Amino acid sequence: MPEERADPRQVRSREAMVAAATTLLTEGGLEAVSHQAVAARAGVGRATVYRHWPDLLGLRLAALEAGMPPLSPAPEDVRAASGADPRAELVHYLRQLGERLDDAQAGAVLAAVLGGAQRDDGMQHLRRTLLTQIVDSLRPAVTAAVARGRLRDDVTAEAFAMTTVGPLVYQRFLVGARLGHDTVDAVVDSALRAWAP
Amino acid sequence: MPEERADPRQVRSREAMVAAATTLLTEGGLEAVSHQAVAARAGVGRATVYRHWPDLLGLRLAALEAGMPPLSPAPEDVRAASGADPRAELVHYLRQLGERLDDAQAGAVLAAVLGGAQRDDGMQHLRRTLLTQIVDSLRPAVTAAVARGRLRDDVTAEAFAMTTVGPLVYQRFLVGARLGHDTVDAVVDSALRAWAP
DNA sequence: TCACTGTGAGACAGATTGACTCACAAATCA
DNA sequence: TGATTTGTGAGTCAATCTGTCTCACAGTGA
Repeated sequence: MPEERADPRQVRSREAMVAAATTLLTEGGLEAVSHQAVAARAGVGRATVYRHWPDLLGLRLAALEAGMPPLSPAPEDVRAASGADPRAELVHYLRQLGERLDDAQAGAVLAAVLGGAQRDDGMQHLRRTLLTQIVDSLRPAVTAAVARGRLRDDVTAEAFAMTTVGPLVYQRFLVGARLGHDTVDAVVDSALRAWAP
Repeated sequence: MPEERADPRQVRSREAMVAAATTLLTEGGLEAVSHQAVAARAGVGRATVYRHWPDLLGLRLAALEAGMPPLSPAPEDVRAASGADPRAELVHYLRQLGERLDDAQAGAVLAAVLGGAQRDDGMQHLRRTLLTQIVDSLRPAVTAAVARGRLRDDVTAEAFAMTTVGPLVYQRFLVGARLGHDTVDAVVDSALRAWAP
């Protein structure tokens, strides 16, 4: 990767614009993110926003990406204990995901992706990235659970994600409920029963 | 309900507008549904669209509602056999729901609801309607399955919907996969295992 | 036949969009 | 330090979209 020297002014205004864009996204959904609104909110000239993101989609994708940082890995002790108790690591990731879905900003991102990813190429890519992120977070724990005999040995991380993340998304975006730890734990246990050897 | 006499001209243009609106929704998502676009597509004056739906939300809700008719009940023989084999009725409804989600028009409706139901009151209501529709379709079959001893007796239609509809929505809108009968059947079986007595 | 009413076409102001200038100040480099 | 480069903010402009209004007309029901 070639060393890109960035003008501090560029960096400064870009950061202000991205922050403004994610705020707008959280407050009013994807439609609220426009060059004009971002410029006003970031205290920046309208032309500057156009200079950084000539097309609206790019601007919105920047807001979406900034609003959904990757999940953090489980703490060392949980991962270490994973051989003895694979459930704990699964619960860790899915509770974290649950909190994310409950969070207004990340919730708005996922809602936008769910709603808009069929027609748009950039959105498609973001959807794929998000999905990979989630499934890969779960993969080690699923593998450990299979090795430990808690899950059937033909269970993939993809299948397990479907039976856990699916219900969480349903509960959050269709039922409109908040995702407490009890809900998440129940979903994990239900999935463990469904895929028990 | 008082007998409303409707001017045939009203009925005609209303039908044309609703049809145009759902087409636009399918083709370009909720954002593509505007008074102007509907007027042009329906071959109708712009003022006419405003006359029927003074605000944009109402117009879009009309498009959404028209694009998502209720699920049809299981055929008589499936329902009759439900005592002996509750799984068949569950499969019937969820296959139907799967086909709906695969369908571009209904898929666009659900995607819009998933993506936009947090901020908007009208959307909230539509989301609730949709949810009730889905859960109530499943309820008799779930009750039958509980009675027949195929499901734990504390399983509600709501909980069962979460573990079946959730994965289908996930598979369709996050993974981006089409929902074949095999996928749906696998989801049903997985849910039956998860909630087995 | 005749009054009524929903309609299509168009005019209109206001807002938004995207492209374009231009002076200025911050950043870079000698 | 001082000269030059370059990103920026403010503004202009045409094109488009939105929401409201008027008006002639034709389909409707009596």
